[in-house]
Amino acid sequence: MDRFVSNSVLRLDAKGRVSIPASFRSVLTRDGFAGLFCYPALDQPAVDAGGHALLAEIEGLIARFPPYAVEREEFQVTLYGRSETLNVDGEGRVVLSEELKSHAGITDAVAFVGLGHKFQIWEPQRFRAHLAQATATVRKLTKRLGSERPASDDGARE
Amino acid sequence: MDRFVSNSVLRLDAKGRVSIPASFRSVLTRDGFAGLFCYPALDQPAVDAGGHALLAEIEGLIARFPPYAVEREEFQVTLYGRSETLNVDGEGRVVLSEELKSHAGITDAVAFVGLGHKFQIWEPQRFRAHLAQATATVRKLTKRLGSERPASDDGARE
DNA sequence: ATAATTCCCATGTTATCCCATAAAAATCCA
DNA sequence: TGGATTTTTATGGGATAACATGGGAATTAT
Repeated sequence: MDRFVSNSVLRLDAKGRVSIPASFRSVLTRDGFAGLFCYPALDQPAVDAGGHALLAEIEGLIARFPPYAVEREEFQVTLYGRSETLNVDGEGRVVLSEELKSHAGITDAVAFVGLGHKFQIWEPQRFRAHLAQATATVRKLTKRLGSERPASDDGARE
Repeated sequence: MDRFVSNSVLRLDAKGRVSIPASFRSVLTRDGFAGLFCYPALDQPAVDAGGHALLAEIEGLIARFPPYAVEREEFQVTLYGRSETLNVDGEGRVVLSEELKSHAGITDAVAFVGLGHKFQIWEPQRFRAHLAQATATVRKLTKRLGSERPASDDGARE
């Protein structure tokens, strides 16, 4: 598997270390990125994290604006300027900076959440609320999509 | 055969393991996916499961939305964030996570239900109810279709 | 020097590997 | 054809490895 999927809650130890879930670790290894690239999520109290695939996405985002465009600089500052590459210890653990922890409201435990090409790190309770909300929205949207195209997916209406 | 068809009920052992039906296993092997990709079904108390074909379906759903759109993120959390790739042991068994089991109400046995490109995992009794109800709906629909067009296939499964 | 960080090893728990067995299905063969 | 033999399946259980986590010692920064 070359994608980040599923979610799990892990605890920080007394030194502030937390294990990256083994399945995420293996994706990162395959991705070939040394360390963990991360930054505060733009519109959520969470940390965005990943490897080369995430970097590529950001590059693409920035490349949409011509060089020296004001927006381009703003994206660069916001994304590159606030990002950091955490190093991973021999046991697959990282320590989040104060910056990242306070942005996400993290204290003693975190939820790792796979999003395909990247993953997010949340304060567990906030994540549960976020997930419930997102799931509700998706249910509504798929129902609507389902009624538009009868033949395609078998999302099993009843 | 490269599709998941028919259904069968199997029991979980003391360690929570359950064999994937042999016919499904051979489809998965042909599909080439290592492990079993699955997630809680959006609008049913069941688990959706499969391999690359199912992943492709999810990708398609997400690709409908432009990058960085709010809806896209919501789909990613709901689908990637809640899905997991279970690994299959040498005997063709998987263990469902607590998350998946509680979503489907599974305790000590499951019904595997082929749906073509994917299959579902149900609590056996719930599945029987669901099947009865779905069959009734299909009968009505085929009757209506039958009166429109002379050549119909028979809707009499079960 | 002192605090913080990183490296290295220890440990409990959980999952997974490997082999065994019983039932069912497929195959063989007189 | 029909009964015996082999093969495939489902399931059980003990041994083993992986994982998350904790803590001391070494290293680096302040």
